[in-house]
Amino acid sequence: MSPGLRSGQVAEAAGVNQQTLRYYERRGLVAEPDRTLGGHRLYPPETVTILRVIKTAQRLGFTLDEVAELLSVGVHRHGRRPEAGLQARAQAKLAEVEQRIADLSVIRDTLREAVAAGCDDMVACAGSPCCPMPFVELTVEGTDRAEDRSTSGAAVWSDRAGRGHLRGLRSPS
Amino acid sequence: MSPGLRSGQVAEAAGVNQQTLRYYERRGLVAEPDRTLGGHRLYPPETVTILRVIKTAQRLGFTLDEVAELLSVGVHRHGRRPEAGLQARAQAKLAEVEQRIADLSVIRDTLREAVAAGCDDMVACAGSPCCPMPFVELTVEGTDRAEDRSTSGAAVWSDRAGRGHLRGLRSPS
DNA sequence: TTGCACCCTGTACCTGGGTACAGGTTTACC
DNA sequence: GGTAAACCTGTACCCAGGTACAGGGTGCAA
Repeated sequence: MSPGLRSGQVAEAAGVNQQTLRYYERRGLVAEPDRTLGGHRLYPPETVTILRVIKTAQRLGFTLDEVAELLSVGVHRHGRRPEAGLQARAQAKLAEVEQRIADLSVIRDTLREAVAAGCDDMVACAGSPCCPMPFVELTVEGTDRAEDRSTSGAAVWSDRAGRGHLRGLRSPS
Repeated sequence: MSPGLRSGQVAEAAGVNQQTLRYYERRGLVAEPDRTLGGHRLYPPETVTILRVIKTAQRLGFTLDEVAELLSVGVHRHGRRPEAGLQARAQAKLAEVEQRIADLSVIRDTLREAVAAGCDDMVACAGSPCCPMPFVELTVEGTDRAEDRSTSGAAVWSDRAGRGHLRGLRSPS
């Protein structure tokens, strides 16, 4: 009966540093493990899985808080009452993930076309009417700081067809 | 003939703060714009596009350095000599993006199954043989620090089928 | 029972990616 | 020509996510 993994083993296996492991524990991403009598941590083997998930999710642009949400969309339940809201949160996360996939797909397609077209630059093309127009359909999100969003959308993209002058972008003072 | 956009206009339109704009300029993500006689920046309209791309790519987990690479996989060329290597870099980026999409797809599928199965937690299930096994196929990458990768792969996942004991994970000292 | 590798807590520090002034100049409208 | 809004440079600061000691305690094999 394996008593559990030592912090060093877990860190090694997951490719993270031990301090990071404790950092995640503080942040609540990894459950507090059992201890030996002397106070040494003893991790269940799943911890390695969790760490890998965390690392990957991070690489995909999720913050640690978001990863925490992803990991425990709720808390172990398994047959107990569905505790309304959790499913909803899972669904929200799902939508978010799907949006990211869509955005990455735009980037992928653009890169593909660029490669195929022998066009080496994405950006310099932005103004010229050649090339696959780069990334046009990316969602923006996080633009919620400015109150007056009304002008930006259409106007901005007008440089695609016809180098629009973008009058109307002046601050609404 | 529009003389260009002022920094405030560009920032507004792209939903970033002016300081950030200058920060990107310092980092080389945005080309140094022309100036008025008095020294005020005058941006070409494409800058807004570029900023949107930057923001989205970041949200998808690319660092600013990576975004820079994405943006100018090489430099405007357009018909001039292909300057060997650029295409290759574009292709490398493409592969990277495709990997990310694959990873996100794993997460998406897991979330979907979790939602469908009424299972509210991804992680607590990791050890138990119920539930869709979470995220198993995620790539790891960035685990290149440890020299001895040989044990981790298969051994770690052995907790899926049969709660393996993970002997052999001890440090190779 | 000793030796050494490993682990503990705490606190300080580092990097990436911004943001916020301060103090001064330019623009543009009246 | 006056004045308010917008801009300039420079420097300082902030937060997330780690990482690195220092100083001391455990675990276990010989």
